Amino acid sequence: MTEPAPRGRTGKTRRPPTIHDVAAEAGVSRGTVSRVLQGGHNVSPAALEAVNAAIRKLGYVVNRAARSLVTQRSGSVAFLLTEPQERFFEDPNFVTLLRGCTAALADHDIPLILMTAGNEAERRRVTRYLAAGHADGVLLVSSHAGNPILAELRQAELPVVSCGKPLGHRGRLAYVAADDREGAKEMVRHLLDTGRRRVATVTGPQDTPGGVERLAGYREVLAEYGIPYDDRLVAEGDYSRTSGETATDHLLAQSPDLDALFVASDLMAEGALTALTRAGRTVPGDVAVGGFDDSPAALAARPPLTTIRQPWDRISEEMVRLLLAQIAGDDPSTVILPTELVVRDST
Amino acid sequence: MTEPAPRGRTGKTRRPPTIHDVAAEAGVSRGTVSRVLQGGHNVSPAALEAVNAAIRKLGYVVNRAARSLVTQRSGSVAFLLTEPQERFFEDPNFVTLLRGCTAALADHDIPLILMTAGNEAERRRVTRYLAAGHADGVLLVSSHAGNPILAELRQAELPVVSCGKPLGHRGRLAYVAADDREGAKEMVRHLLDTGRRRVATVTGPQDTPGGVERLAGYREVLAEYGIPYDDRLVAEGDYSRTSGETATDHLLAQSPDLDALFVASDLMAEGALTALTRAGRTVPGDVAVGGFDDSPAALAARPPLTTIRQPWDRISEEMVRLLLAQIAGDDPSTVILPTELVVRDST
DNA sequence: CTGAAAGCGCTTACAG
DNA sequence: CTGAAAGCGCTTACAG
Repeated sequence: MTEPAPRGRTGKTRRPPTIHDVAAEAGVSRGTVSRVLQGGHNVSPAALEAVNAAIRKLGYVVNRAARSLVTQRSGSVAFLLTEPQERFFEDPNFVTLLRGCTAALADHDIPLILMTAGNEAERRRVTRYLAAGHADGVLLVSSHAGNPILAELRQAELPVVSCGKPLGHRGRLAYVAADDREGAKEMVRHLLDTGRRRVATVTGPQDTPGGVERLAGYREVLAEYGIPYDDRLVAEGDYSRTSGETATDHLLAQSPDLDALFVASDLMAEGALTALTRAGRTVPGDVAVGGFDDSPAALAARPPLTTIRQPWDRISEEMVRLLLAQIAGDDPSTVILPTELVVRDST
Repeated sequence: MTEPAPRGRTGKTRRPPTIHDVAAEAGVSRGTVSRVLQGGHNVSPAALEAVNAAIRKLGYVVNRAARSLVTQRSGSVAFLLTEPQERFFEDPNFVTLLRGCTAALADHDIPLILMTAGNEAERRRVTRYLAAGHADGVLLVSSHAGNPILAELRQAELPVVSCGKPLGHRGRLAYVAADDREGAKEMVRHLLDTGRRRVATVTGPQDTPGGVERLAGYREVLAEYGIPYDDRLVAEGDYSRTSGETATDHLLAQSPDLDALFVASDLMAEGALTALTRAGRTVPGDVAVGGFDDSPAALAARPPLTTIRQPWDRISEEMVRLLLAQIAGDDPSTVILPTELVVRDST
C-alpha cells in the first residue's frame, strides 16, 4: 500500500503516471494493462478490476504520442477550410458546422485540429501535415468546384468527408449534404401557393452545389406550375450579404414587377432586404422574401426571414460518423438530409 | 543513386520515409539527421547539405508522435472555450479571435486544437486531456469570473494566456486585452462632444472585464464633464442581441428623455436599434447609438454603427506570442492594446 | 563534428 | 488469460 515514488526528480514537474506505474500498482504486466485499455478482451475479471482500480487511483491517462507511434494513427481529426478564411469565418453556417463537429468528436474523445488552406502556401503546409499522418481523417469544408487539395488528400489515401457534394471531382468521395433541390422546391412552392406570380431568385455561385441545386429546384417548380422560365428574374450572388444586395438591385432594375424573391442564402437575403427597403418596397407587402439555411441571420433580419432550415446538427453528426467509419475501414458513403420550411414574417 | 526500396509490404499503403531513410540517403547517421532537424548546430556544411537534399528528395516530414514521446512536448496548442458553446459561437468576436489564432499558430507550424468546456462533463474531459500533456499551452477564452478551470490549468502547470483580464483569479496569469476603459471613454466623449446630453449605457455583465471596465469608463467621462451619474440611465445586458433589446426597452421606459446610448457590444447595439425603432425613435436623429467591438455586426447594422474597434488581429497575435514565450520558459506577462473610435452613421 | 546507444510510453504478436 | 520482448520514430547525452 505504499505510494509509488515519483520517478525521477529532474525539475519540479513530476511526470504523469505511465502504464508501467499502473502495472506495478495493479500487480500485473504492462501487456495486461494495455489489453484493458484496448477494451479488456482476454483479461480475467480480477485483473480487469485491479487495473481499473489502479488507473483510478493514479489518475492515469494514456500517452497519445506513445500510442500513435505504435498504432500509426494520430487519434485526431482535421477540420479543414479550403477557401479564403474570411468568407467562411463570416458565414454563420460555417460556425454552426464547426461547433457541431467539435461536439460530435468530443463524444468520441477525438481532438479536432482546425486548419485552413485559403492560399497556395497554406495548402502546401496543410498537405504536408496531413500526408505525414498527423490526422487520421479530414472533415472538409470546400464549396467551390475544382479544389486541388481534394486530389492531394486522395493521393495521401486519407479518409475524407466533405460537407456538401464536391463538384468537379471524379472518383468516390464521401459527403453529407442537405437536400438542396428539394428545399428550394419547397420554398418556391410556398411562394407560389401564397399568391405570388413573379418569383425571382438570387442564386449562389454556379460552381457550388448549393448554387446549382437550388436554382434547379426553382426551375423545376416553375415547370410544375406551368410558368415559363425567365432569365431576367435570375441573378447570381456569392453568398455574401453585399452580393445579395447588388443582385437584388439588378433584379429590381430588370424586372420591376417581381413580387417574390427566393434567395439562396439567409445572408444574401439580408442584403436583399436592404436593397428592397432602399427601393421603397415593403416586405412582405410588395415583395415576399424567402431565404435558405435558417442561420442566426434569418432570425435577426427585419422582418425575420421565412427560410429553409438546414439540419446542421445532423449534418455534423453524420459527417463525423461517416469519417470515423471510413477510418475504421468502411467504404466512403453519402448521406442526404431533408430540409424544412420555416415560415416567419417575410412571406 | 538507386531509389530506396519501400520498406515493408504490408498492405498497399507505403509508410512515409523516416529519419532512418534520410540518414541512409544522405550517408550519415540518424543522430546527424536529427541535429539538422533541430537547427543544424554542430553539423558540418557538407553533412547539412546532404541531409537537406535527402529530405527534399524523399519528401521527409518529421513524425510528431515520435518526437513528442521523447521531448515530452505535444507540439500543439489548445484553444479553449470555457463558456456554454452557444454564446461564443454566436459572437462574431469569438470567431474573429479563433481565425487570428489559427493563422498566428500556423505561422509557427503549430496545430490548434479546438476544445470547449461549457459544462461539467466537458470540463472534466478537457482537464484530463490537458493535464495529460496533450497540448503545450492553452489560449483561453473565458470572460466570466470564477471559472474553476483556471485553477485546474494552473495546477497542471500548463502555460495559459487568457483573452481579456481574468476576473476573480488570484495569482499571475498572462492575458491580452484591449483597453476597455479608454475605449469606453473615447466613445462617451464622442457622444458628449457631438451635443448629446442624456447619455445612457447598456453594460456587459458585471462579472466580465468588459462589463466592468466599459462602465467605469462611462462614469469617468461623466465626471470629467461634470455630469452627475444617474443609475436610471444604466442597464445591464449579457452581450446577446436580445439582451440589448430588452435593456433598451427598459431604459426607454425609465428615462424617455435619453438622447444617446453607449452600448457595450455591437451585438447588443443591434438589439438596441431594434428597440429604438420599435419605440419610434430615429437613429441618430433622436438617439445617437455607439457600440463596441467593431464586429461585422456593426457594419451590417442599419444604420451602420459608430463603434470602438478592438484590434483583434493584434490581440490574437499577441496571445500566441505570449503563449509561445511562456512555453519556452518565460514568465507570464500582460499586453494591453489600444482601441480606436470608428465613426459611422449611428451618431 | 559525428556515430552508437539508450530511452520516451505504448501495442502486439508470440509463447506458454 | 498472461508475461516477456520487440519495435514504433524520434532526441540526446556520451564518447570519440
